[in-house]
Amino acid sequence: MHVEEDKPTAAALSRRERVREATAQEIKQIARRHLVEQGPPGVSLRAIAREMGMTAPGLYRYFNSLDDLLSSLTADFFTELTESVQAADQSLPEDDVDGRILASLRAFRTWALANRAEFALLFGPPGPHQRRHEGGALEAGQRFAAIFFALFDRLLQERRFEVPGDAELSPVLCRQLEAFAEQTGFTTENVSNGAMRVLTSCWVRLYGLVCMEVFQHLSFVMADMEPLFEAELPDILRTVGVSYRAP
Amino acid sequence: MHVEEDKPTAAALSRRERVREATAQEIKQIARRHLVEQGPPGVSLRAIAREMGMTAPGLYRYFNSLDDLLSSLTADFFTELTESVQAADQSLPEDDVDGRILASLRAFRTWALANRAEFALLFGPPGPHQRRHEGGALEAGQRFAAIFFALFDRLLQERRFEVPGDAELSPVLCRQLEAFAEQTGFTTENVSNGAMRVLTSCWVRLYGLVCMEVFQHLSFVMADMEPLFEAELPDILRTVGVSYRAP
DNA sequence: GGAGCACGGTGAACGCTGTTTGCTTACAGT
DNA sequence: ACTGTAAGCAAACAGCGTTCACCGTGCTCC
Repeated sequence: MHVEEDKPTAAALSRRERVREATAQEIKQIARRHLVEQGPPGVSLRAIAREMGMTAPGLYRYFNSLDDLLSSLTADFFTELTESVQAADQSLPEDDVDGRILASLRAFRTWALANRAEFALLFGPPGPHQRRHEGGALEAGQRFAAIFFALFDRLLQERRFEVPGDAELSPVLCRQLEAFAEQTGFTTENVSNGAMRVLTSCWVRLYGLVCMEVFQHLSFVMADMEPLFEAELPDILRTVGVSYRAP
Repeated sequence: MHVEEDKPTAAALSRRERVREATAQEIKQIARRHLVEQGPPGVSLRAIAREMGMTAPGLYRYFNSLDDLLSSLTADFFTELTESVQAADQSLPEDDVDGRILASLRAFRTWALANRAEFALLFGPPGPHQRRHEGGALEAGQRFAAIFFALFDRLLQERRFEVPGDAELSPVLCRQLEAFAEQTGFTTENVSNGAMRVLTSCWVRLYGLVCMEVFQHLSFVMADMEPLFEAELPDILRTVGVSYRAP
């Protein structure tokens, strides 16, 4: 047996930091399992510690509180969702914008359905851990939004659809849209109020569709929501000049 | 002092039943206050009992469990929301269908914003009390849906918009829509699959719009969502042949 | 190589939670 | 007036998040 030398992987991390990171990951992994198995209130520090052969106070060396753990999880979920959508996006050739958008939207729904509890944490009502936009969760959320911004920007450049002029928009709405564009880094030169209006409209429809399915509000009345989703897609995409293709 | 005789009010209820009902109402009222002040996890039997000058086990004479209490609350909220929307509906003359629909949709949003926590309970993710469709909550939810069904039915009779034929719908979607219509009491004669398709589309958009606002998912990027709501309304209503009017 | 220190982890404790069980008390109906 | 029923309570069990004092190991620095 030879003594293991410092591996180039995890370059600047000492051994101590590595094992620390490992247990932190184990905590989050177990927490996630409890989350999907028993819902958000089912995540308990004591249960996690028990399963790890530890005691609850020990976990406080890794997270400042239970809310802190959940915040960290939401950040992870955002990046996981982002990667999932991005993978779908990049699975198609660069110039197939229509296909990439379609794949991205479907990937969003697919991830949400495969990870209901996680989705609820990300897009559900702001629970008592309302400070969900903390500890990287906000940045992760912004990176997620950036995907759709990029795709939408491409559509804008290609002039795929008719952008409503400011005259068609109420002044109050314009102010809100300007704030929106400013907050998201868009300059008023790059993108018009009308463009932001169309983007939000699309996003709201997609969000409502997926939320309704994940939260199962039509479940007693409609078993399979996929046909509805696929039927709504062309309607949504048409407003941004994207052509629909069957899955 | 004369002995109080049986009052005609609360006809068939004995005195005992009346006071019982009163305390049950008091419990729910306090629970609701805790709900709006501290969110769903902030509702605790012990805290409620404490505030009432009781002990926690006493509450079990009125509700079988905490979940039971919450279920009962959701039922109440559904009927309250229903009454709120119905009041808006009936505040306009019978034949002003457009105005009534517009008022109903706005009332839905208004109630949701004025009762965020309650709305989250009704339309948010199914928590561990996933059996929210119990104890009258289901019926109350159906009564709520019935309002929109009635309004929509009127639009259908007036042939306000072009109903897509089955040929334009995928077969799988048709099956789901048929199940939908059947579950909701519509007969296939009264309403076509295309009609159900349009209805669900509208509902999903409204739902997404209000959910996004109540759950504050654009709050960091858009302070006031009302202009967006008012901007989306005409787009939604146009698909069912209803004309928009400014509020 | 030995001293010191930071870190990971433990046990006990506080105060909170839902829920069950047995008991007492007060009221309603006959 | 008597009796049965229902309301409410005290105690207890099990679990929770969180804090505190403490201990041992492993790393670092001299």
